[in-house]
Amino acid sequence: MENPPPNVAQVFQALGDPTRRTILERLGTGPASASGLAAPLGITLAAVVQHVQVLEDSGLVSTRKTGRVRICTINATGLAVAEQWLRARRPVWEARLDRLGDLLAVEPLKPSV
Amino acid sequence: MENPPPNVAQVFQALGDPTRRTILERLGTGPASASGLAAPLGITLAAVVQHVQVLEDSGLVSTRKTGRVRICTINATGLAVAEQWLRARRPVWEARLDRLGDLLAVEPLKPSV
DNA sequence: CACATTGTCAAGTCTCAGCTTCAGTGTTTC
DNA sequence: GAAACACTGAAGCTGAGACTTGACAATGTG
Repeated sequence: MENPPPNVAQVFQALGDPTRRTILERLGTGPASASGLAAPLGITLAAVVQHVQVLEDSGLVSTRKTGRVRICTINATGLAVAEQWLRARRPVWEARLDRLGDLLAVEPLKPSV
Repeated sequence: MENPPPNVAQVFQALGDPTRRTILERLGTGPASASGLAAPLGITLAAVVQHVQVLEDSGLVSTRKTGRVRICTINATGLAVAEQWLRARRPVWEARLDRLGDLLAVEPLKPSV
């Protein structure tokens, strides 16, 4: 069972889907089986399993199989990857915005059209 | 000029695309025109403008048009939305993970089915 | 003014993600 | 052992999204 480190693309793409975010919210309250996740979602078990696969690949969920049931739990790895990416860029962005304010103050805006 | 607050779905979806992340990295070093962004990307100007539109809708970029040039700058709003979503969930996830360890040691898990 | 630059708009193509269906496979229960 | 259960895997459908093309508009520059 390999556990390759998730990349940012995977994590953000995984988080972009509303169904997957719903699954994550649900798992935030505790572990659940695949069929347990499927019930309130109104989609097929197969679809849920596909979502869970994406979430697992992006380090947002981990699963293990006990008997015939696949149990899904939250995994903070993907969350950490996303947070790190954002946190690394925030200072630069904010600095950039401060300087933008200066530029706008100096140079007069020309109303378009 | 409407400025509706970006939702999480938009932001994460926008960040999921590698080209858009490249654009953001570029804009982190300073404002740029649409064609200026297109040059190193190897895609059409039209494609870049479409990406910029997505980024603007998700509050990650703002643009203004001066003359015939559309100037794009970074916007921290979308970043803040994403960070807030992640930060709000981190404690729950980490608590969940801690308790998972305990549960595994003591009693069998009861996943909802 | 002629011309190039920069961007906008509206198709149209193409790939892929999300979903379903269905036919298995392994596991529990009676 | 039979039947219900929980999932797996593959195939196929469909719509969204990334990209192109080409025709147009607006703005600079010789």
